Amino acid sequence: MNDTNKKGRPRTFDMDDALLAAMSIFWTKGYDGTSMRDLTKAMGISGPSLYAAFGDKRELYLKTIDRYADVDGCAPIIAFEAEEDVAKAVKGFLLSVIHHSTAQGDGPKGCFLASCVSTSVGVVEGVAERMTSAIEETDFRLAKRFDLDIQKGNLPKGFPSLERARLLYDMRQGFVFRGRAGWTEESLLTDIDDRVKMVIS
Amino acid sequence: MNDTNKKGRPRTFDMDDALLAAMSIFWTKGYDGTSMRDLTKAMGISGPSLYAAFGDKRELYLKTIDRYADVDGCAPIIAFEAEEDVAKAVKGFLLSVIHHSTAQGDGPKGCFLASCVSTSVGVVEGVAERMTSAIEETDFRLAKRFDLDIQKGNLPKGFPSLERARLLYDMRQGFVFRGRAGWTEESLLTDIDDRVKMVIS
DNA sequence: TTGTATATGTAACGATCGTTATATATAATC
DNA sequence: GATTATATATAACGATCGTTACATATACAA
Repeated sequence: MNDTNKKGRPRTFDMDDALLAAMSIFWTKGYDGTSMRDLTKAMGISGPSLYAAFGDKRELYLKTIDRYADVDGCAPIIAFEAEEDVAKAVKGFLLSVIHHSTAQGDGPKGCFLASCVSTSVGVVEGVAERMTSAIEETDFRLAKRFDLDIQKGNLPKGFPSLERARLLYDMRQGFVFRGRAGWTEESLLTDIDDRVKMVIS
Repeated sequence: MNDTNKKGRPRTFDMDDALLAAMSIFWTKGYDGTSMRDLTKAMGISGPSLYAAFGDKRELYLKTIDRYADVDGCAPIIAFEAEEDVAKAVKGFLLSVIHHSTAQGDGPKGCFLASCVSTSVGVVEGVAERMTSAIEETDFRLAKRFDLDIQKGNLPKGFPSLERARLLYDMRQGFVFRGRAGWTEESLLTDIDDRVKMVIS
């Protein structure tokens, strides 16, 4: 079943591109704040095409969440895993979080999951379960890197990986929160060296 | 100028009660998610009465924020200041946060400021400035209690009050986030003893 | 060429959104 | 009682919401 060999008029847009465009809009405006006109405009398609390809607004929203979960992850996590030294990795994670929480103009602010939780849990059916597991997976993913450093001897044997992973992720929510509320990047950077120490000691 | 001595038909509802009712709705449903019908229903008044007393939806929203700022504060902060022992105070703060972030039924979840930041900054003009200052004031308020304990000798001389106040508040955002996402109260309680140590040592 | 199947664009649907005329009810003031 | 001022209730406003008929365009299969 190749997509190129199916009957009917072929699609004139790329579904994944459209999905990413929709994600960006939901990310910045939230679920309620995003209108179908916002979506069709950003995705470059008309209403009926959207409905034929993705279903209604809610289904499209859930698909952007699933798409996000399938992705490699957001910039901070990638930065966290790319850096060799643990301390620098934690710091890099926080720096990336702070930058993306305060950066102006280029793309949506903060964390997509944070946006989903705050604007759609309890409003859109099907989001809550996805969020619980998505956050848990992120915890595990961060903890996994700590475990690896325990094996390498960079962290002590009894280091509570999962607990510190949760702490790191919670710190992130604090920065995202303050960033959205108007804090500048500089003002958020003042404490991070101490934060790093808390996470890895 | 006594309210009882003014001309015209007197108001049949209490303005502050109505304001608190509106706050509760905004708190749970967010700004966009709250309709005027939701508001008039919860406040027990008709549309025109609402407009005459509070202005439009946006003005009403800003008034609920100002009302919240004028209040003594939310339950966690009160718990934090009421407890004598510092360690117990921090723990009490976090326990209260976790409880209010996961409690079902009785009133809105989480933190009103968190709801405002995530649902209305960038959407409702006038919110951003209020949020920045409101959060800063909360930081200062938490730090003040630490300063007091430094004077009493319960905390070391060089204790970084403001920094730890920010940390405590950021931990709160993490718990609020997880609570909204579906975490249970029990699951959030696992790490808090270590969290307390981080804040006060 | 003739069907069949899918995608597209236009245009409009009913519902709900925030908001407001309009008319009526209730108080203080003259 | 008459006047004036404010609050209330009903009802409706235009705008926008998410959604969908409908007709048309474009591909494959026969």
